[in-house]
Amino acid sequence: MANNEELFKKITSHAKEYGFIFPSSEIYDGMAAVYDYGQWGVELKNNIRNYWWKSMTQWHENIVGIDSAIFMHPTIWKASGHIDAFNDPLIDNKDSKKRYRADVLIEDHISKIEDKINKEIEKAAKRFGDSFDKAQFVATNQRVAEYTAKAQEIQTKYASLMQNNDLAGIKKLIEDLEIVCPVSGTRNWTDVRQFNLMFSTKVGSVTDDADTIYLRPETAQGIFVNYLNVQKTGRMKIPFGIAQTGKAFRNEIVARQFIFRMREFEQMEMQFFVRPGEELKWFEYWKEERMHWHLSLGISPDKYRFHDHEKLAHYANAATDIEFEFPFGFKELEGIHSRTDFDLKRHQEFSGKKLQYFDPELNESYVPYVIETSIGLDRMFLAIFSNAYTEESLDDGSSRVVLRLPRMLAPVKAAVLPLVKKDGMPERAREIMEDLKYDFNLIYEEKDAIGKRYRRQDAIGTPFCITIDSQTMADNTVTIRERDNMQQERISAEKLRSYLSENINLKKYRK
RNA sequence: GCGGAAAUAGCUCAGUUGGUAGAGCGCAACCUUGCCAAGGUUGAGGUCGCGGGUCCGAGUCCCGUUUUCCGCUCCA
Repeated sequence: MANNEELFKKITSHAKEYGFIFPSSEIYDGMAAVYDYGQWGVELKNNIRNYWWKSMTQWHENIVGIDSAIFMHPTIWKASGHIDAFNDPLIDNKDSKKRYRADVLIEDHISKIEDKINKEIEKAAKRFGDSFDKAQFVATNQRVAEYTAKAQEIQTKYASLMQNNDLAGIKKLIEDLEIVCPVSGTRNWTDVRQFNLMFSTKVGSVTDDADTIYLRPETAQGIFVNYLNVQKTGRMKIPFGIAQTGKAFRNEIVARQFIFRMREFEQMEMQFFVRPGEELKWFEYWKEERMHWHLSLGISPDKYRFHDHEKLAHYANAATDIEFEFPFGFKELEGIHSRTDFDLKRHQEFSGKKLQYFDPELNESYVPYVIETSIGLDRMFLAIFSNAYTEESLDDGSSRVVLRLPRMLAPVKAAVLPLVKKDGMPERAREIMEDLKYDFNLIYEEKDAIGKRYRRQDAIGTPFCITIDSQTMADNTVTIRERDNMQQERISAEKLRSYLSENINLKKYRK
């Protein structure tokens, strides 16, 4: 673990040193958990986004994209459930100064009661041995009945308090249940306060008239509210999908681990609309499809795993995460959720507009079910970047740091390097640049020894280095060096364009 | 949010019992060499994270604060 911490530190400092990611507002001491993408970071990020976008829209006839605004009608967040679900009631213990979610304290209390029930069952099981009938015991035992009733009573009361947003009532419930702080062991609690994970701001310049609106905490709702627009104008037939990338904002209590959890982040989401009853089939389809997309980038399959949700969100009837092994362990990279018809139904209810689809094959109208794939672009960046970071010892005893980025995603595709700064080599190199720069992102460098220039390109992950030497001047051939194996081959300068396209474009992706 | 640690040049760090900053690498220009970071010359860069306090004098001692890392907590 200590080694991984070291590695993660090296990765983050490499990201800063080589112009991939900078702390936000750094000259003003920075902003916690906010980061800016630098000159190479933005290229890599754009390339990841483009690859996702193409694989969704261009490679699927039945998926189209949109770009909805960050500002949206406030009622959308009531309909989506975010105003309720994104509100955590927090309470502090005055002695230990620890902060807890009030709902978690109460749930823990309930599960302690459930533990007692289980203990009774275990005891009885030991007593009766083989003849023990668990169902019958639970149904008839008086202690179990008491405990069950108690747990249910608390649950009901708590649910109703939450429903009414009765914070004082929740505090009283915690006091009545004699819940103590796990650290200090005391019952010296503060009032319960709401912590809203959505950022809000005001629209309208006159404060009195201004409406509170929220910065979107997910891009998905922009898709749902445009479902009808896209379906009608695009004459989309079910099943079909709508894709979107864009910024989302969550006021996390603790945002940490570099760009893994930020308050401002970018999502790449696709909502796939299907017939009711077929959602689980499509859920499986997208599970496989999305994992396939990840593996198409050539990263080892051991780095990925599915993590199925046992506790489902209020809107879902199936959910899984694709987890990636970051230097700090396996963590969620992408979520695939079967969201049922929850969102469209709620928007139908809150907006009063019918959000349905007439299915000519079934000759009936219905609210479509939805499969969502939702991936964090910044997390994907971190996955790709940390996986690519490699320190190598070479045969000659020296070492190098190389970013083994998938070639297609590399910020710079090739460096054009005159071997020496004389004999017309820089001029010839410039001509090659001019010829190729409209097709590929290239870099030109003539300073320092050639070996040093190669290493600099390795550090930002440039897959190819094209070197112009004295032989180029004689027969118009150049050497082309590959980043990972450092091997060179000599090809005609005229073949550079086709060489680069063949070796940089992704060909492995298959259905 | 709580607790611990850290903050000196772009990076890695040194800086003696307090006496107004150094090294290596890197960077820039020029010269030389020329296929895997190591030649030469010259040069740019720091009010020592920020704000107070003690002192004749603070990078160094004290307090506060910001940021980062670690642990806890949190993470539909």
